[in-house]
Amino acid sequence: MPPRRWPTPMAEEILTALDEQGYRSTAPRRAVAEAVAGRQRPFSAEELYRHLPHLGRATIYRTLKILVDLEVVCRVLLEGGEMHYQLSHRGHHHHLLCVECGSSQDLIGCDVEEMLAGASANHGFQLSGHRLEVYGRCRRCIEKTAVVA
Amino acid sequence: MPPRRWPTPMAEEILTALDEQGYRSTAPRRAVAEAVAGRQRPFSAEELYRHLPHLGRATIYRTLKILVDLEVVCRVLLEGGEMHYQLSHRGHHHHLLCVECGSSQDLIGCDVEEMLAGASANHGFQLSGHRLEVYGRCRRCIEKTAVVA
DNA sequence: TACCATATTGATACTATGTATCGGTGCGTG
DNA sequence: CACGCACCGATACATAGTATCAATATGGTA
Repeated sequence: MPPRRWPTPMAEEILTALDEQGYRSTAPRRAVAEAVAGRQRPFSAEELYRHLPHLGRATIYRTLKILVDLEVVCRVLLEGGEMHYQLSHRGHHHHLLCVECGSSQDLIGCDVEEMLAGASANHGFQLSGHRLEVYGRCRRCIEKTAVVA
Repeated sequence: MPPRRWPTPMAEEILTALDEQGYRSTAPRRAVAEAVAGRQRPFSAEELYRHLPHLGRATIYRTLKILVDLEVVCRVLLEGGEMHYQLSHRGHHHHLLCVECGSSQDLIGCDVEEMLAGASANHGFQLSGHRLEVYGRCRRCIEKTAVVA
């Protein structure tokens, strides 16, 4: 196992992003940055709270909101309607959400925007934004079942 | 003003759909059917509750859930994340939601499914569903501003 | 380095959106 | 007519998020 850097490179990026926008570097924010950077799957705000019980609940939500505004974290809407959060890389993008294992991967090679622009123009509709979530089973979960069967 | 039929034709359709699935016709359900049929814009469950205060809150939610299952009503996710409900016609479809007046129109001529199928296949992802909401300004709101300017 | 204005925090309370439970009611059927 | 089960409303509970506000920690500056 390779030695663990501390703070994590990814967490550091988050803190830098905060700093660049004039947000102060505080212990709670560092803790949230570490936690967010360390998670592989989308997580709910309450989950994050349970992982960081020494922080106030309001602080969790506040910090997540800031990170979402900075586009460091993105919101992910699960099939059941639960809102989850996740590290974000690209600016605007969409997710392939595995309903079995809960993993998420970025959807590339799908030009929804263009299509929407055309379709909405036909309705005399002035597009300002959209939200798209895609649900299904990821490759790994498909293979897992295949082996069993 | 033309004479008002009672129950409303649309409400009757809803009640028929319920009946066909073996659900009983009860006063609360008739009230919800009327209310849902009479609304032009997406509405929240709580709004509906406020309009029908003589019904229990749980009944409102329960009935809405049944109607969504029957695809008589569809769920609409607003930009801010609030869940609204609305009469549904087509099976699976999407909405153009006006962020100004709150109106909703069905999006036609947009083949997202096909595009998603291709893109997700490239990820080895087995598609099972998706959710798409489109936000912007409807024709009427655009024209309203144009006149003012 | 000490000070200070203020950004931030955490406790608490409140709203919104649902779901689970449960005793009571009344519909439909036999 | 009577019995069972669907349904109802009240209530409590769970999740998700925002508002308030007094106490505190930060970062810039004297």
